[in-house]
Amino acid sequence: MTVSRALRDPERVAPATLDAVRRAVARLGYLPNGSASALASSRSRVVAAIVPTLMNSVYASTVHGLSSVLRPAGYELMLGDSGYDPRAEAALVRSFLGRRVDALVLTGVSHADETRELLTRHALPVVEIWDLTAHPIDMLVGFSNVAAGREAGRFLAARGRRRWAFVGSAPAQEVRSGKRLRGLREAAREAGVQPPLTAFVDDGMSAAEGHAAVGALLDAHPSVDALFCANDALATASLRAAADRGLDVPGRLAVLGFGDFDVAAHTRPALSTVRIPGHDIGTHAATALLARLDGGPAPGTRTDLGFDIVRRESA
Amino acid sequence: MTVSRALRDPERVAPATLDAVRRAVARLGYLPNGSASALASSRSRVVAAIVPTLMNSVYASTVHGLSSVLRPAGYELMLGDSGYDPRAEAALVRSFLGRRVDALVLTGVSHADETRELLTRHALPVVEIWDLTAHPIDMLVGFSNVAAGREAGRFLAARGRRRWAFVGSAPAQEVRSGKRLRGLREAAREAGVQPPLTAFVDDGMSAAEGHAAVGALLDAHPSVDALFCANDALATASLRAAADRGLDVPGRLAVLGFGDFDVAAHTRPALSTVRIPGHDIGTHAATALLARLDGGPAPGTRTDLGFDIVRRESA
DNA sequence: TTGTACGCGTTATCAC
DNA sequence: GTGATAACGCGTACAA
Repeated sequence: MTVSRALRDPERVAPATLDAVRRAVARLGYLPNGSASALASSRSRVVAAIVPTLMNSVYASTVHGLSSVLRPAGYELMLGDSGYDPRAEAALVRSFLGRRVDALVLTGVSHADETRELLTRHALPVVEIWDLTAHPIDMLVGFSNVAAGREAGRFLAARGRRRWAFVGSAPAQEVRSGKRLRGLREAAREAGVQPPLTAFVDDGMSAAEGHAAVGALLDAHPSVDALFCANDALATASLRAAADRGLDVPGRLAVLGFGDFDVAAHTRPALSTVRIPGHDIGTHAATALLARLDGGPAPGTRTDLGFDIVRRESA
Repeated sequence: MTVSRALRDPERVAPATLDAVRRAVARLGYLPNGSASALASSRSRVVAAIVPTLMNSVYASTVHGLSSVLRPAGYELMLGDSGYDPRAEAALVRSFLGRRVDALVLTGVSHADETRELLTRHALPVVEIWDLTAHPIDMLVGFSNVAAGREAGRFLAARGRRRWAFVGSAPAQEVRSGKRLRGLREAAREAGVQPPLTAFVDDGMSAAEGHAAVGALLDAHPSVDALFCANDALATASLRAAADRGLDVPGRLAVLGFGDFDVAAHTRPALSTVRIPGHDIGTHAATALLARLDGGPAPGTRTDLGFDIVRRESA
């Protein structure tokens, strides 16, 4: 018991005892058993996060943001990827709850019924990220995907573009990307231009697929003068597809990306893109979680971190 | 006890009992407590992985590879990033050991003394990844960074390039990148060309820094006719820096990247690059771990997964 | 096939 | 300031 105290709360132990404990710890290489601690205290000091994919860098900065504030606070990160599948997400939630994580970070606001049931039963702090909704499960840190799509459309309209196309996953496959398409459609109506054409890809992050899909689109619809891509990998591939056809960007075709990937500033032409504060989403979400875990006043935080349109050369 | 059996080994329980248990489980929303299970069995069914950074996609596919074989086997992934700092890595190892993870994945083969001590005391399966060494801690799945650099150099030499430069982190900062530089130097000697120039960046993944550093290099040394970049983000930035100066790639300047990022095939010109089997490294490492965890014959696996030079347009 | 007793290594609680 | 005792919720070993 004294050892336990000495390690967790050195102040409450006599200096001499503390010293003796520390010496013994060093000599034995003693490391407190986290499982036992978790069992006894019912606090695991583990936070789990579920992102749609680990395959690429989209959510990497968010994960980094999470870990950069959780770890210094003594929490470890458990990570899972749902592959954009709500049922896979539910399975992960179940597993994480079984491991008694202290809190959960969920990407997006649409979840399987099972997920909601589980979370209702095992009440624990939850943050949903990367989107907005009027009825979050608990806390929320994100931005409006619909607004992002709408602003993208307004941006294109303001530059005189009249024939738009959207490049990305089908809405059924990727909810947030679908919301951006919805916003784009609204903007088209608002601007009095035709509804945007669509070039859907199976794997929303595959530059190769994007390259092919955009090529087909450009060939079939030569009148297209603006592309809004669901991410910068697709946008980079679009740049290439345009170049292959001798289409000047932005002269003949505007290309607007999404995500502001690291390379966006260095493509040729440099990508205009929608920048999402991915890292900040992570740090804010983690901070909200910590406040709650430290027994704070439990505010149902709902934070809109917004987005920016970064104008470079491609649009 | 019967419940415990019913859940873990349904075969060993009478059908009727099993059914009753399942009904009760469903009704109560019962989820076995992982901490208690871990404490009683001294198996946490958690594997921890430490990568240098979560900020970008370099290690993303490896992490995905790990999780794609670990999770179906009932293991969860705990993730940490060392920021390329051996002392931070040691701190993570300590934390993970305290949480009694069943196995550990470490990136690279050079570690702080403390890390080695910890791992010696708390013997557990360990896989080192993304490099090779004659004396791994335990198991190893990677490729030779020196050989990668050497082959990159031979590739440039074979294309008649005589004045090479390396773009990346300083060797002291990033060991594996330093090994590739070493390989490049060997190839230069072999080819009878001058030792490569170097443009070091502080943040090895920052395209912005790369853009500036390469610009300065090209201005100061107009004779440079080949660039070997430590990663494709830097290479993309180099492409742009060359374009800014009206230097034809590959005519006047060859650019060879590293990593084969998703966008590499779609830059203009398309990037020639060294492809690392990042995903495979993850799946192989996880498979080796599982074999060991399932009480296998504990072979000190040492796997060289190699690399390829993908020739596109830039070199 | 099922159940009993005990221990895993901590922490909460309450004496001292 | 320190220690004794009793959980925490499982799994192991063995008995019924």
